Amino acid sequence: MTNRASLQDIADQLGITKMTVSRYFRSPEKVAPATREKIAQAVKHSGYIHNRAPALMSRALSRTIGVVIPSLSNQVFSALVDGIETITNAESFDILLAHSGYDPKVEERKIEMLLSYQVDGLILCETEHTDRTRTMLKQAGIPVVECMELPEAPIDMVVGLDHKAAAFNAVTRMIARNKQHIVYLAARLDRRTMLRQQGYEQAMWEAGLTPQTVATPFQSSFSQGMKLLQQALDTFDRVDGIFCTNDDLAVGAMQYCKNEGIRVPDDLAVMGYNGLDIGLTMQPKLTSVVTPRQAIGIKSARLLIDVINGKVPSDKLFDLGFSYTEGESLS
Amino acid sequence: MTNRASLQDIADQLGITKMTVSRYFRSPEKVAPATREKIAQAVKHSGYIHNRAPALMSRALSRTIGVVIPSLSNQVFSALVDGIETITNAESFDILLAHSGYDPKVEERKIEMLLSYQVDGLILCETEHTDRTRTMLKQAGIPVVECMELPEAPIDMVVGLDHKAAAFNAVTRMIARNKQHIVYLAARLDRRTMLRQQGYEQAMWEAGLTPQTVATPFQSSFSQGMKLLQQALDTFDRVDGIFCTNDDLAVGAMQYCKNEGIRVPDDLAVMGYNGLDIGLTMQPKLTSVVTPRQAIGIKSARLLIDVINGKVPSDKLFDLGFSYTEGESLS
DNA sequence: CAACAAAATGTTACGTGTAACATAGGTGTT
DNA sequence: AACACCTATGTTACACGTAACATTTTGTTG
Repeated sequence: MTNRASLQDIADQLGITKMTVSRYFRSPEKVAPATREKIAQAVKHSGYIHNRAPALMSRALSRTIGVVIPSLSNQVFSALVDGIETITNAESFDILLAHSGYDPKVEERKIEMLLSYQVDGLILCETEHTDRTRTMLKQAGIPVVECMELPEAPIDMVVGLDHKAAAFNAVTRMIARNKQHIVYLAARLDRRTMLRQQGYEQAMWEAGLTPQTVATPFQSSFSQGMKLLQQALDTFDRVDGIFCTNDDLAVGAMQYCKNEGIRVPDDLAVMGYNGLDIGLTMQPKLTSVVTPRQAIGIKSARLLIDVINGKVPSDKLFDLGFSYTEGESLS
Repeated sequence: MTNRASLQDIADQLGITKMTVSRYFRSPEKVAPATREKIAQAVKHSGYIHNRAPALMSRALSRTIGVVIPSLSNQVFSALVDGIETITNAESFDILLAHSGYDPKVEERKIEMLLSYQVDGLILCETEHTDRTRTMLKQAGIPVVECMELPEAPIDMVVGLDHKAAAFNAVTRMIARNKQHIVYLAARLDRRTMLRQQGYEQAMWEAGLTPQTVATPFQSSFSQGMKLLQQALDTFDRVDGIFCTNDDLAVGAMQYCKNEGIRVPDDLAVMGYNGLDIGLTMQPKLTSVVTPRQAIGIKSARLLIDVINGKVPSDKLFDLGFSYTEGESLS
């Protein structure tokens, strides 16, 4: 800001050119050991901080990728970012992080910001985008991975899983345990929640059962889970199972059961979604659909960086599937 | 990357200079309405994306602040960032986000990256820093706010609360409810955990009671809360209260009580820390120390931006205090 | 309409790391 | 000794938005 040391300052001090100092940072083996030592001293003394602005101006790679996650308080996305960083650290890429609060308009603003910093690629966690977002990304001409989900109109590459299929499988599993009056508990009605509802409904219809849903537009939370279960029990008769759109709701619902003396799974089977740790601390342990979020992060970053490095990917869409926690809340 | 549109491209297309186009973005009122309209068309058509690299090279402000949070899955920090963004949005500043995983070495790396992007200021959530971090920040010459806590050796400005005082107050409150054998449950032994322990111990000593702690170096979780309470009951006699270093432990402990038929608060009083949503879903509701994290975010950003804009702050340290959730787990 | 003010646009220079190419000095081989 | 080759360092040019200053155009007033 005031007058931060530049490469030129260090070079002047040593009577060499800034090019040699630049080389010292980028490829030290090309600098003579004696010079290297002198530069090391001067750098240490001046407290030089790398300035990437000039490099961003050239058309060279910035070796930085942008990541937009919907929420900063969700283990799903923190695991995703962990996965991403496994790869970026190994490849010495930096990541710039932004969060959208599940709002496409905010996502647009954040993407615009990241593009203004000349990121080499983007990882997005949502599949709904504004028109302007799509236009900008096309203009930007950088590789993009949409992750977590399999969008209908992919921007570029995709790494995720089929939430409808996962929900279908999960509900089918509940039905196989002789549950007949399964209610779907949903919050924050975003696309993934809707996809799971579709899978739920399909499984119910195919088994000759009637889907019954309670939903709230509010964000998921433990207390929402309690409220929604209460509402389900008030609204529908003979409820013997709930399929929750995520583990927050499921844990809240199980809490409610504990408070009200409802036995899980005998009176009520509970299926969660995401496979968070908290489910496993419940008694009984929560059965939950596990999404391979860390693997999604790893695959997304791997794919993105490969494409940035000029490789042609074998495929543009990767479905990483799902599994289950070994819970006891089902039967 | 390939050949993104530049201001020059738009200017050429319209037979004007890029300066006018630049003005169109920065201060449209200085451009004639007719020209404005023409530029708007051209910009829309070309899909121009702002490139901030050249501006970063001048010594002008980048209007961007860096934020380093320890974790991406903790409501405490998401609320903090929400608070920060209230202000940055209003002031049209951007934020670049990074996370350190509670590791000072990682924090150092992330700060270095943020500085390389010429951020105008930094908000940090930790108070333990490597030597190199401190040196870099001094060199960088930008304002820094450390938040959440009141550090012993502040880098620059501080917005937080006194965790020792809060713990002291909380434990005193428990003692006032006639609890005598209160155990402190601690996990991930970071500085804030230690400060709370000090407050706890002081409150106990001052009441003529003996502090008793069970702790684990592992990260907090519900299951850790269960284990720690079990350990406390095994180790100490006549335990009638627990003060938990955070709500995760407290909820886990309450879970354990429910499983074991221990009545809260009659047999055991429980005090949490942070005031998260989940505590309010318990029965009885968890009493917890509420940290004003959103207010801390707002104040931190306000302060930082004021200083960036050249104002001289009235003070360099702001203690925003604490309060309690209206729980019933105490008596 | 002259004269000046205000608005709109143009001109110039700047910041700084690095790719690409150039050069100087040294080493080794025949 | 002549040549190829390598190593270490230097030179030059470039990326592009914007502050500061300059110029042109338009508007206004006595």
